[in-house]
Amino acid sequence: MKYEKIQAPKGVREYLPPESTAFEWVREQLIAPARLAGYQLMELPVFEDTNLFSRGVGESTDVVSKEMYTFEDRGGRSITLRPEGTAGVMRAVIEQNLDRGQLPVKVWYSGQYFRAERPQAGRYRQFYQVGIEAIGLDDPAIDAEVIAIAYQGFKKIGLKNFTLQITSLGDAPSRAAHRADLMKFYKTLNLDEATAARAEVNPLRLFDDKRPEMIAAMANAPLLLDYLSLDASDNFKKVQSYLSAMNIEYTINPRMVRGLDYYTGTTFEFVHSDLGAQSGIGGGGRYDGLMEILGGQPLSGIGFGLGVDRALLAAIAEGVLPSDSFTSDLFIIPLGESAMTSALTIASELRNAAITTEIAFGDRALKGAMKAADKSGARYVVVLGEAELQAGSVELKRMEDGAVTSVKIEQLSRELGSLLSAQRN
RNA sequence: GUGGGCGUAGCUCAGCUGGUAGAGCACUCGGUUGUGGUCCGAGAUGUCGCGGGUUCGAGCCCCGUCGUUCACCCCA
Repeated sequence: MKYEKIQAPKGVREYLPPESTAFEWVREQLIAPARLAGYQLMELPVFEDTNLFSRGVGESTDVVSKEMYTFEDRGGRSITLRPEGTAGVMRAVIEQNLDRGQLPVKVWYSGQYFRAERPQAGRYRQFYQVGIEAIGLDDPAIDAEVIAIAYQGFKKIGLKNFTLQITSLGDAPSRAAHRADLMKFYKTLNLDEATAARAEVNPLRLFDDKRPEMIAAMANAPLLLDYLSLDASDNFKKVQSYLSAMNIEYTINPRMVRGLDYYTGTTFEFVHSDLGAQSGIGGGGRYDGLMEILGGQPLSGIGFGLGVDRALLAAIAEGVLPSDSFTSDLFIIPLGESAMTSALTIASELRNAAITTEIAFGDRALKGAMKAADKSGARYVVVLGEAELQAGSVELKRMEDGAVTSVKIEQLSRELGSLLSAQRN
């Protein structure tokens, strides 16, 4: 009887060796600037009460209306796999009263998110994001810092072919005035049914249409930036001047549209040029009403989410991944039973000294073991047999050029330590 | 959700107008005693994604299905 193979669910992206090394590296680069800015880790559940997203992210969004993984748990509760990160953070902040302490609350997070979309290049049903949130203060300087942290993450990877686009969605009065005019405007256009329906829910979406005729039709549409109140406009100018002071290049894109309903004020997006249709590698913005909608105090916040999968694709496209992939420092080849015992002991000691050590397992012939050592990329190799155990010393072979030095077994850690540190400098 | 491309050994692929499968790389072993990379030799591996149909006969044709990929849509 042969069992059928089981496949991974549609559209999930897995990272296996050796690619996983690159994935991990990219994720670390994206997080590093947040850590350096004093943001602290928040580990949250991947599933939440469905209401969190329908209320927080917005019923009218595509994310909520047709892309959520929603199911009933055994207690009859409606549960949803998180499609984004901000709502969960806000829920936890409110629930655990983090907003009762000093503000802003500054947190970062990293994990997988789920959207039931048709998979495509750079678009998966389970994808990885890192993000930060700064909650509780409405200060344009925070907006600028948050943007800068995202920017630095991409720079740290070594990416060049991306642009930062910013805009302001203003405050509530700004948006209301603009929306009214935009509604009037689009009614003068001859829209097909689906497009008109979308416009009815959120007319801003019309700016995101890629069809050339729509882009042309929208050329004279009223822009939200022209409707900003004095406060909002002043705020946006400050954000810009802070960004300039930090030498962060940006372009103002008054037609930028974000897919989540909670955004207000400063909004931004990072777009990479080498990725095909799914070119957004990160984005975020301020959200004035979110916390209150979720039952908390009326505090404002700002944050971003960066796509780790897409950042990795961008890094590959630009060829900026570091080439020195994982290689171990030492490969021990034990010959025989007692040698294996010693090998395990020695390896433990070396690892305690932070020397990456592998062992040739499986009782294979010496030649085969040497090949395995070679393929592992190990810098040094040691053969451990009866003779070596008797003598208490081994021949340390440098794989690069085959040079051999005799080293006492108890000196191995010290000797390797100095050889390796010399090599790294 | 809509549309196009693709699905043959672990990987990249070939397979002519239908006659029951091949290459390169990788892998394992060997080229006499305990030392890798090159070279030489030998070897293992496929329900040709899955299910139906047409046919004397299908990897090649048809239908369905699953997966994948690209685009729309949407977004990270």
